[in-house]
Amino acid sequence: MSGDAKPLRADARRNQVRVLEAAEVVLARDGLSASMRAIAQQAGVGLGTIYRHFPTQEALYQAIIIERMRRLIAEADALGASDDPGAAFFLFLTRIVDNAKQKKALADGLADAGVDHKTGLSGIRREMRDAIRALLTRAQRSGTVRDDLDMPEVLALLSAVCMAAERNQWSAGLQSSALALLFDGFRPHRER
Amino acid sequence: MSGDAKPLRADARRNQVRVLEAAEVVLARDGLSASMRAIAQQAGVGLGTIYRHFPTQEALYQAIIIERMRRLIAEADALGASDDPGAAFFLFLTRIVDNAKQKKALADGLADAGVDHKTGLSGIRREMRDAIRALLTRAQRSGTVRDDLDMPEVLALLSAVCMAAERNQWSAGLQSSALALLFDGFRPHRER
DNA sequence: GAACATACGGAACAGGTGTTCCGTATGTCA
DNA sequence: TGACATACGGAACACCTGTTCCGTATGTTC
Repeated sequence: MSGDAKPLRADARRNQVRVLEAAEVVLARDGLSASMRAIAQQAGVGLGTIYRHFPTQEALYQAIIIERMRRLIAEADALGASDDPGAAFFLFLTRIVDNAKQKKALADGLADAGVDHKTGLSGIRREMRDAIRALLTRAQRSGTVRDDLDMPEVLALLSAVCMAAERNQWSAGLQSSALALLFDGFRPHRER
Repeated sequence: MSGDAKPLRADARRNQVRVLEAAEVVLARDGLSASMRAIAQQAGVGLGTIYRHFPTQEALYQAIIIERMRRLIAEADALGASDDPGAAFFLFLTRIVDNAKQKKALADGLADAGVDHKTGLSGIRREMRDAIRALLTRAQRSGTVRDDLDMPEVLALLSAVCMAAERNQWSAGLQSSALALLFDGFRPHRER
């Protein structure tokens, strides 16, 4: 898949991780409006160094978002073996919101913005959707989640909550009560 | 309240409404990232003319958001006389989301961003909250909405849905099914 | 240790933004 | 109609952004 042509020079390798770590920090602080200069300063590195490793700002941000989503998908896979599929589904959604609130700039990875699939995030986005769908299906089979709940609604509401939690910096209490409310709508009706 | 010092010149009065109308159009197209130049062009007016009527971009945008919220609050007041308080409550929330999706830049008016009340929107925001609370209380008294539903959660989820519907341009179908799902969580449990 | 490809830093560039300023035009009123 | 305050238009300013470029420094290799 990834053919490494030549091994990187030692300082280059070190600076690459410095840039990534700095970008994590600055992105968590400033969100998607973070500037390349802020990242360079945080990394203790020149602007040119960033561009040596990442061709564009978008490429750098995507690298970080993809890494975050990878980690989340790994969590989802682990939760797939849970003996409480309903709790696993709801816990995973909560984990995503946690991530969005603390790390920022995650909500954009969830819902595709229109028709353009040229963003480079479409691959990991599909993986994330598959991971959520697997947990959803299992939860539905267990009877904890209503059968007529579909992926588009889940993704739409999930990205909605992520965006709001990030922008408005929901407190832990507000987040838990808001999510509890939302999840109540996901459960089967008791009667009628 | 508003002491008009001198009557505006005819062209000034005409240009003021031109600017406001143009800003409506451009804001609906570009969202909060709309530029003053785009508005000036849409209005067929110079940049200086905008600044003659509105001291700052923020002031212009706030004027528009306040006007929109006023209209929405009027709708809420009308719905307060409905003989179906539950439907009235849910309808009003839907109207807000409609507005946010089509006109953009409304979600910011709902939840206050942290501690700063210096935005100039705090007054109308309080009015909006009061209007929503009135509908909520009536809906709860009628038994259509669960009693433990509180304003912070309503506002948090409402602004979440507004932001997502605006940014991701939810289709009419997606919006209605997502809201239906959300509102199901607002209703009392049938049993248990 | 010398030679050389590789990588670094940061000034410079191109393009965008909100805002100010002032010479000119225009509505108003005697 | 003339005089004058008011308002207009848009160039200019200050600042910010992502990105490019190149002289200099540094790791690597023989």
